[in-house]
Amino acid sequence: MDSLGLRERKKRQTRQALSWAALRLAVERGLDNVLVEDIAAEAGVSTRTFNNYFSSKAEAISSRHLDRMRTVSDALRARPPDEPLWTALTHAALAPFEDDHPTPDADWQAGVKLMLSEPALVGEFLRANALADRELAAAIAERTGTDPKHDLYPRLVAAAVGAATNIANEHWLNADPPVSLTGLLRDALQQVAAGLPPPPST
Amino acid sequence: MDSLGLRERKKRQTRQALSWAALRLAVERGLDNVLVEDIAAEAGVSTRTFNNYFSSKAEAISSRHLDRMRTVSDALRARPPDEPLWTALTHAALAPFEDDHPTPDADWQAGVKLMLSEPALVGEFLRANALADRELAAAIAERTGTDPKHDLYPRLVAAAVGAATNIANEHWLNADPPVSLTGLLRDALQQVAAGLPPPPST
DNA sequence: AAGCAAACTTGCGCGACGCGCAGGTTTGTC
DNA sequence: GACAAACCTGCGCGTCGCGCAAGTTTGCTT
Repeated sequence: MDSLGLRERKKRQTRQALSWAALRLAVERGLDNVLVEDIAAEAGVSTRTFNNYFSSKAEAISSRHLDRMRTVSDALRARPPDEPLWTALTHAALAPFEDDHPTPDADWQAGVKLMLSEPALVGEFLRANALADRELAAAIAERTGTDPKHDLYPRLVAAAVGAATNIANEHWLNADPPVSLTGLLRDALQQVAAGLPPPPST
Repeated sequence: MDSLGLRERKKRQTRQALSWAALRLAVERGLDNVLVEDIAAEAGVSTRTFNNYFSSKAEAISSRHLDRMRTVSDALRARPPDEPLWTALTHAALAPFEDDHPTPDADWQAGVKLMLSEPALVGEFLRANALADRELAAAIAERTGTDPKHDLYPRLVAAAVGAATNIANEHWLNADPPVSLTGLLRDALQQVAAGLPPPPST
């Protein structure tokens, strides 16, 4: 019944342990006070093995964020095919923020906050988002019968959804009287789908 | 008549020389065959001084791209204030591709191609784009009388324009029968301003 | 015109990193 | 049960980023 052999399972396990340890340690002590050695020790492997999985601390940390962002593409594919695209996209975009995830939202958000504040992590954070955007574009292409190789359309839509997600999220992190994250995201997507007419209806 | 003193001019000059050397050497020998030492030598300064200007090879290379991308914000501010926003944005977005730049377009494009292909550079490339997006958002906020701190709107628009630019550019780089870059960009912006309705009119 | 303070450059040196290599160990298969 | 492939690990080298403490240049003042 195992979809994967012992080998693959152990690999995933080690990878998770490493990225998890990297995130946890960086959040609680600050990135500069965490050595690769510490992360490897936390996961019970050698430093050399760490570098077999990740080529930098930053990549290890962003790995968890990437996993989360990937859920959007999967969620989109899971929506009924006759549903209007932007309705499906809105539901899919909310997927990372629903709380049926192995990693608690609080820890994930702490990670995002960390990556936005530490300059050394920003690049990797953006890389993860760019990768997730590409995968989302593929899912959108499937659904709309377009081809990312020849049409700008799927990539534009994916980028728009990705940007809306990040902007809503960042706005939420900085909101002084707290606001609803999902509300912000819905609003952002609605503006995008309306062609971003100036000025905002506010 | 100098808007800047000797000091500042020399600094800019050194900075340009360094980023230029970094780009040129990386393009012609491949990133891995370029040492910080080589770049510094090319610019006639010490390796230590290189690190006073840039904290990595990648940042030095992306610096030129960032300069180009900044022109969009300036171009937007230069448009007549009564012009419709998306018209002004379209003109502004085309600014980096007009050929009245100190750096020839061919070299700039070679740099972009390099940054997209070398994994170690992608992060810095995206960082530059993100920074340019933020500045563009500020310019959009001014023009529309909105506030990036409270409204999602300016950031969404800036992100959409940035994404359209990158996607059009990347598409253009990979197009087998060559197509018009400005045509692609206009098309992309038009789709965005139309709310990205599915499927594309093609 | 001269001299002083601030800013910039530079050499030195250290801790950390990324990765190739070679050998030992575990996993999957026949 | 044994063989091959995949994986983990210790070692070591070249590079990197940066703090520090001179030395040098720039710009302002009087």
